Amino acid sequence: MGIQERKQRERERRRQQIAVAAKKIFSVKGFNKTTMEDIAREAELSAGTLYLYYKNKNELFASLSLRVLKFMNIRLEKVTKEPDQSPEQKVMSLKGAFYDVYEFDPLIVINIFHLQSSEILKNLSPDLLSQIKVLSQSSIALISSIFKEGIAQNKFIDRHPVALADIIWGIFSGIVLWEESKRIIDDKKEYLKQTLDIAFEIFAKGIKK
Amino acid sequence: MGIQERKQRERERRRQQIAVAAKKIFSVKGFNKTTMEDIAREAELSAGTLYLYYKNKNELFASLSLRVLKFMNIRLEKVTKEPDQSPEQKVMSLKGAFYDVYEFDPLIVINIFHLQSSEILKNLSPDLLSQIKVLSQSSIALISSIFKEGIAQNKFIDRHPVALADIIWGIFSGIVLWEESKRIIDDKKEYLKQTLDIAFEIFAKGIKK
Amino acid sequence: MGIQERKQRERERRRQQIAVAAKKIFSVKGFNKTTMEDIAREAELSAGTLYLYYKNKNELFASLSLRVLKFMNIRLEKVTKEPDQSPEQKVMSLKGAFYDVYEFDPLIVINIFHLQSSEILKNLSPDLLSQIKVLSQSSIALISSIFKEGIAQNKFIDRHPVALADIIWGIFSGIVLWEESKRIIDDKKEYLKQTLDIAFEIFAKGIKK
Amino acid sequence: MGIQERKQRERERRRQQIAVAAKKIFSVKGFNKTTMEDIAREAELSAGTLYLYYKNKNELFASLSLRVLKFMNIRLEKVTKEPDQSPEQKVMSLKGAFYDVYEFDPLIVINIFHLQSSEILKNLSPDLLSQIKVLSQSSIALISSIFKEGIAQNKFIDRHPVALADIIWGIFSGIVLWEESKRIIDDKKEYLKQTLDIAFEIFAKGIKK
DNA sequence: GATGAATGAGTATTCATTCAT
DNA sequence: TATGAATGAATACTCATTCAT
Repeated sequence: MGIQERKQRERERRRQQIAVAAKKIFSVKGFNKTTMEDIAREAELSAGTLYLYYKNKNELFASLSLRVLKFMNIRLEKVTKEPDQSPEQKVMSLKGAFYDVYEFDPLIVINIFHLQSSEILKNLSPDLLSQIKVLSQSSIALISSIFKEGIAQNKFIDRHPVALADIIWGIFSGIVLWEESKRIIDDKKEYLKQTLDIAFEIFAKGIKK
Repeated sequence: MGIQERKQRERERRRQQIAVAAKKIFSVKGFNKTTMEDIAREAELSAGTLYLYYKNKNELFASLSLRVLKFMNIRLEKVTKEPDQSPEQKVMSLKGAFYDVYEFDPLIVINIFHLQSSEILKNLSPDLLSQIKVLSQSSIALISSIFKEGIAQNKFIDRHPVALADIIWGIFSGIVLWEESKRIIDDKKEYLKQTLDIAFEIFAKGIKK
Repeated sequence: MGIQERKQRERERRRQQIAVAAKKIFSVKGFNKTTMEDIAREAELSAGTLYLYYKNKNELFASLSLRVLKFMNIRLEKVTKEPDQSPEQKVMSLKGAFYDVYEFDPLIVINIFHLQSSEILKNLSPDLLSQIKVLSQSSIALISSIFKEGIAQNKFIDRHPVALADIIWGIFSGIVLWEESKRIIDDKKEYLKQTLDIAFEIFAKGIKK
Repeated sequence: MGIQERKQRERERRRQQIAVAAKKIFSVKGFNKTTMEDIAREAELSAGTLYLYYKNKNELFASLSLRVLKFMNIRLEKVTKEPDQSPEQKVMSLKGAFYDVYEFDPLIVINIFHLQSSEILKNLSPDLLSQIKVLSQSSIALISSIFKEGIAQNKFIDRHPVALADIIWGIFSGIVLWEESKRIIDDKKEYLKQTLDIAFEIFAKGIKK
């Protein structure tokens, strides 16, 4: 391992260290109420150091989203590329994929959905925005490929596969947010998984021809 | 009409005036980038005056949500109380109700869903939080009554009616947010209505026994 | 006096109060080392209040320069418009005008000359920059009119009047700065007036035909 | 050449390398907007290394002034020590010397004059300040020696030779700054040389007895 | 009731400088 | 000698909120 490589590795470790701290604080306080100082304290670094690894607060936050989106892509790829699986089976596997993404980082997923279409998105560097765009589109493309297949096999109703992918994405994010919302308002315990189960069951039945 | 009552009416008029201005600005700038000064200017009042009618910025914002939630309740009540309508027909009428709510105030709806489970919610006065809770629960109750009816008539699959209501609510909010999100990332034109149409179609089919 | 007018007057008083404080601090610390907090403390106001009266630090500083430039203009106008004065006499009166400007606000004059062609100038609002431009040009125009007259009367050597104005302006600012500089380096007592006297004497003699 | 000496020489080379880079960046960005990182990058060194050769940013900047002042001294020495030249001729040669200094490093000359009597000067190490003092006084002494000679030969008006030196120095720096200033405000093309020519002509004539 | 002047707490970001390697 | 990662102090500017008039 060359010295270059070791430095690169060290740098990556620091980025991780910061990302972990940021995730923790953002999750608890939300984007606006989190200060760079908060994150620095959690990471046991100085605030200035954060800027050696991330251009600014926005990009730090966005990079967390990227991690989740990347994970989601990998997970979706696995589902869609599964051989010997019917489209119906793949749709049910989607549920597992979404679960996994949620459990990979529940609070960040919530934050992503919250902020995805908001002020933060508008202030990202073009490069980062482009990455998010690519990953989102890739996810949607992967999902829609399942529906395409099902429609081709005359198993699913003939609707635009991308629209179907948008719907399943919307169902997932909408239910996650809504359950979180109820948690705050009612202080109820969560029924997320059960609700998602039923939602997928209905969806699966509903798209059958 | 007593002098008390007249005063009360006058006061309500002012609150409306402020609410209208706030809605306009929040919609364009989002919560965090909107200043009280912005709203005051739009309402042709001074910033200080806003505080005579609303406790603070949070509550002003939340009161807008209340308006939408109230409207939603009225609209849902109309759907559920409709006589001579089968549960299946009522579910399709729900689509119309959600459309109406969205069109009643699209940007505020987006903002509500964004912020519903976020920082703002955590800082409301107990009273306001309670009102939101009541309205939300009432909406969910109205929706779930349709499913209850359908299940009782053996027309819908036998799942918890509240879960079904949560799902339909999640589908609506999730798709609205996701389409808004795509609009920012891809700068694509909107397919909201078409997507919602398909989603309801699938849902309606999926819950049938 | 209407209420409008009184408010306007009150506002002007505040601006003055801030300007006085700012002048004091800028003079001692220079532009970069002066903080808005410093000025606020001196003015017995909060830092935020400063921003109600001046857009930012740059504009606050620049407004001080404007005061001096305005005073200079008035003073130069008086010299040039003097009837029954030969061009030679007017040149010697110029000396008095420059003295007065210097004494009107010595430290700000120094700061102006320091910063006139520097970073600050590049960050002013177009409006303010334009005002400075107009005042500078007006001063130069006034001065050059004296030389024009003298040349027309065949009393001064035939050189471009604006160049002559630039020279006299350069002599004044250069000597002021240089004396200030020597004061810091050598901690010598000042010979500014004597030096300027001699400079004007030489200049006056040098431009005679 | 001993090893000591070689090391010394190597060290001097590095200082030069840094000085060249610093000059380039300071000239373009000015003192305050130039970062040590900027200079390090230009010098193809790390920021930390700069501190092995210069105590801090101030001293690095000041050392550039020293270079110019040293050059000026050499140039002035040449003028004053010129045999077979009358004082009048030497005064005109001064013009050439000032031109050369300006062309040796125009932007640094501007910066020097800007900052000469400012914040930076106040924060120099006593040693550096003393060097600047010595060089400045030496320059003034050289210039004034010309006037002394002229006065002794009864060719120049009998004024304090140091005052005359201050004046010629002030004329030079004042016109350089003022022309730079006009360039920024008016975006006019420069007339520096022509203006200086006329100024020297007037001065030369004005000091004649 | 209405105003709007004043406040002051809050914070992202920069950068000269240090120091372990 | 050279590095560059880390620091931490420093600061302009914003804005929700208050309160004397």
